[in-house]
Amino acid sequence: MDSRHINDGTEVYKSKNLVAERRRRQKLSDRLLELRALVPIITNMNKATIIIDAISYIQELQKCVRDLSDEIHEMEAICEEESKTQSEEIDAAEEMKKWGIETEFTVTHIDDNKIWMKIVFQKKRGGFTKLMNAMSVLGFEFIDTSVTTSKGAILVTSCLEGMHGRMHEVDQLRELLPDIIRSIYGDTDHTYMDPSQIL
Amino acid sequence: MDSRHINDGTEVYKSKNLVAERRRRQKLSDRLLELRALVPIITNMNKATIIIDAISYIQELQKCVRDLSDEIHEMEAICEEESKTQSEEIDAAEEMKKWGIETEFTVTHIDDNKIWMKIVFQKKRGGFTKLMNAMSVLGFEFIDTSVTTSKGAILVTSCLEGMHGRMHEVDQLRELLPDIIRSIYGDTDHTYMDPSQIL
DNA sequence: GTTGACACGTGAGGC
DNA sequence: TGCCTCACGTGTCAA
Repeated sequence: MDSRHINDGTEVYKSKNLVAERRRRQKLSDRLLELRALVPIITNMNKATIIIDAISYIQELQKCVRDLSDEIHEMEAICEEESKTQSEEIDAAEEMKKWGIETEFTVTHIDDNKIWMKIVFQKKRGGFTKLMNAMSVLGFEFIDTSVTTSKGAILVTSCLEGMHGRMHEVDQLRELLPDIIRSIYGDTDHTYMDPSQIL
Repeated sequence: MDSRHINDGTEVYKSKNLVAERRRRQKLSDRLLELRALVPIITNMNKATIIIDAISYIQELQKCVRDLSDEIHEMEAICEEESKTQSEEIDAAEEMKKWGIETEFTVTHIDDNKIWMKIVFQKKRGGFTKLMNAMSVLGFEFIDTSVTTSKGAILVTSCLEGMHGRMHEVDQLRELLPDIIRSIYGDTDHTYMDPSQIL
């Protein structure tokens, strides 16, 4: 108790801005608490320490933003190739359309264990390999194959030999070829499955 | 001048804590200035305003980090396919090694305007297309081609017909084939260049 | 007993 | 003038 207290308990202050100053102090303390609430790692509850922690946190965030930004730029550079591949495919599709080339295929018997096949489909990287893989799984072996790419399309004429006595399944091959060709453009990397699991 | 001043000008303070308190206050002010230096947008120089600005800046940074993080995850999902392709190539290389298959090629004449060629190289998506493209630019046309993929390798046996009277350049083809095969695994997407620009 | 941190009331100065 | 911000010295409490 000091001199500002009068006998009746009423408090007397020299300055009228006392309450205002109180409010100001409390406001600043509240802001500091808000700041502390945002910072995850707190070493101390000190006012100064809160600010220090906030500073190091901001620096950490800034570094994080820089790193992530760099990483994104790096990834963009890496994904550039893929976009090239995509634009390549778009170009192929447009060129095929321009020249009026349609996806098509023909399958005919040559003799009991050989068939002749012609396929025209849109050029795509790895497309021929996928086709070979699918045919191989279906039980056919490429004997003579001619491959030509032109105007965004791939033309495959091939003489196939059936294995496992599957040569009577040429009609099934005709039904499956659209799926095989479609699977070439699928986004998944799965190899073509054994037909026994499809049929 | 208040009561703490004595006639001789010496200052007398009740508390020894005074200098320590001065240091503490200055330290806090310094930290606040540091904080202000880190925050790009400053609305006011007020102590409270500095903290408010820092708060909103931290929130902005946090949001930025979240957004960048999301973007990276999105990109990672997109680039997943490419990593699959890469692992596919690694698998192919390992399998070739496991089976002791070496990259090799043979080129021989058949007659005046036909050559026979055998190439074994590591399986890669689009590799055969690149090979075809390179051979086409070099002035050769695929007549009969057999392609087989097995144990991570691609075996291409092919009968080629020379165009533009280039059939006397078979020796040059032998010299160029290593470069062609190497260009299949290059990271660039350029089509194989005309040999007149190489030789 | 000493040290550090804090809130308080107060006067100075700016707009 | 009044309002707002600041730095100051001080008392107090805890480690």
